[in-house]
Amino acid sequence: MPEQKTNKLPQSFYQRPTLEVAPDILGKFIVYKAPSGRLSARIVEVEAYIGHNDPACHAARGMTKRNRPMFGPAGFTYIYFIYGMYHCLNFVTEPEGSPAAILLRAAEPDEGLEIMLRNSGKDSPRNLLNGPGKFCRAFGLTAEQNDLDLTDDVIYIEDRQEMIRNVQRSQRIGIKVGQDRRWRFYDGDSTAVSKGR
DNA sequence: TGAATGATGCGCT
DNA sequence: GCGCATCATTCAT
Repeated sequence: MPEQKTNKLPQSFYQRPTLEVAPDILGKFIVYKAPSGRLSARIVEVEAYIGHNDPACHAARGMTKRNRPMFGPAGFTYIYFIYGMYHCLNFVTEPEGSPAAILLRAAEPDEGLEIMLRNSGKDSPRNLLNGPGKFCRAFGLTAEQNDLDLTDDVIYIEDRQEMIRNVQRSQRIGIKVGQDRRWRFYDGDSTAVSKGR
């Protein structure tokens, strides 16, 4: 038997303080077994949204139908619809009852490039996954993949033992409140991070 | 290369 | 009705 080099992250990875999980996710691989085939990408940019005291967090004003997954156990997807045309993928963190999640903002294509290009209507991998809306469009993720268990076999994160040499940190992008918190983490050596404003 | 703007629909007040 | 964890396009420099 060859040595197992890729491992699906367990629930215990997600069920930790969000600001510990967020930088740890960089360099891991998001895998989605789509109906059209297996897709994967190397995560290079994320943002943390944490609970009642974070005004930018969807859960800041209590539980609603939309943000319910954030209040559930760690290790589930939270996908929401925004601006009338885009979806964004989050990973729920912290124990049940502590609403928090990590937004996937950018990644580098790995497996299934042709499917991603087709989903996005592009002919080049340039700027394919460098934004939360663009990532979900390329992966074909919608509300149907909301609240899925990341320890199941449909969508999960793999650890391929890759190190990030240059973890950077900044303000979060695209929000009007909570700018004092520098909860955006990204791979400073990657050219695939989002553009910001 | 950067600023401004329109697209587009749902959840929440 | 309003605002939104976005993006592609347009226009100005």
